[in-house]
Amino acid sequence: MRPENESDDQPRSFIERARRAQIVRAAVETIAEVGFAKASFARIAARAGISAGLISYHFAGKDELIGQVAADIKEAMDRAIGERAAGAGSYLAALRAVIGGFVHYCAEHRAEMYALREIAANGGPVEQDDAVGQLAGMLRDGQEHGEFREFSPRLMALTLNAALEAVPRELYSRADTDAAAYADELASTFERAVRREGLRRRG
Amino acid sequence: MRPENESDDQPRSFIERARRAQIVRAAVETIAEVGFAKASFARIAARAGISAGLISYHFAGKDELIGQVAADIKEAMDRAIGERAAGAGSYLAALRAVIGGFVHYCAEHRAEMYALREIAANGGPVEQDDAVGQLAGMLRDGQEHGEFREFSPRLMALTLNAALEAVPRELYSRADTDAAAYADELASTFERAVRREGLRRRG
DNA sequence: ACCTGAACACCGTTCAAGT
DNA sequence: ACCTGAACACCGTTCAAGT
Repeated sequence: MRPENESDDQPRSFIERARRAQIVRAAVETIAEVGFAKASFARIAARAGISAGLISYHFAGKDELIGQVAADIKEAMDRAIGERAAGAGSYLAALRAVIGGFVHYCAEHRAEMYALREIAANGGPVEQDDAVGQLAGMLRDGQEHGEFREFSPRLMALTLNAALEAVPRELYSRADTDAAAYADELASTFERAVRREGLRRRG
Repeated sequence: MRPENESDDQPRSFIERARRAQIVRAAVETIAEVGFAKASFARIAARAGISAGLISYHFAGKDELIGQVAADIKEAMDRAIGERAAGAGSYLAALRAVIGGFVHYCAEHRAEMYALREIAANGGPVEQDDAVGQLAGMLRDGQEHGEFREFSPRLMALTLNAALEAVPRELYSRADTDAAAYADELASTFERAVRREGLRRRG
């Protein structure tokens, strides 16, 4: 009744990949325009110029479609932030690069991040554990290299991730919020939280 | 067609208040039991032993009902945490009391906090600005009394609030998470983020 | 294989009708 | 004033039928 490909039987056909990409694109635009609550299959299909039933044919359910939308947006964001953090000369600099990169990416990609937040704020399957795990790994490495004090990497990563997730809402709801200042405040907050004491003082 | 009382015309009648309370109670239990997505008016009404239409009669819409559910839960939580923080002898102690109080309240009121998180995670109108504003006020007071360093009280409050909101999920999804340790880690993290430097060292 | 459009079971809300 | 139950417009999903 519906193609359950990818990690199943055959790879997806060309037309299937094209349709899925088209539907995902229409979904992003629809969510960004009318919000998650009103982004029904009927609206998404109308925007894409297809029948609503076709979405169910290509996706196992609404969860899979929304999950794909979220995954696409996050993949682009992770790549952009990763590039910024790649050249950091220390774990402290890497932490600052991740925080600053995230805030600036939010400021520069409002539609996507707004859609992502709409999804996360409406029970979408955003699976934050990847992000938390990556942050925890970076923090643990920084500890082992002696840059960071002792703390639970997982709980600190969880706290940092939560702080980052709060950024888009504040950035978009308050027009006067200065992205650079927000990034500096956040970076300073977590620098103080993770660094060893008495090393040096700045800011 | 429906009573639009409270801050409108007459006060609510006794029977109206009783019905509203009964419906809110049934909604909390239903959300905690089957999750937000499946907590329909039909299910809530069935649990309360009334018709679904009666909910629409007493509440302007689903948003008002869910908002009332969230408000009731948060009011009880705020009172409990406020009691713990009332006796603090310093702003740093008050900060620690709020963080510790929140974590322990989460650990001790799983059903309510689970329902609240379900609501917040599904686009419910949880209005976090009250909490953020209160935290910001406390932080600002601590700055004016010279206990805290200079930072943006609003952005720090936003960051702290986000960190607190991440607590229930972690606490409930990982059975081995130690609430007391989580509270200590969080308190230590934010203590380091807000305090002046070089005053003293602990932990 | 790919797609449509009607049918289905559900949802929140409205409303005539009862008391 | 308070409440029911049918009707309504919507939703995501299914499925027979077309190509």
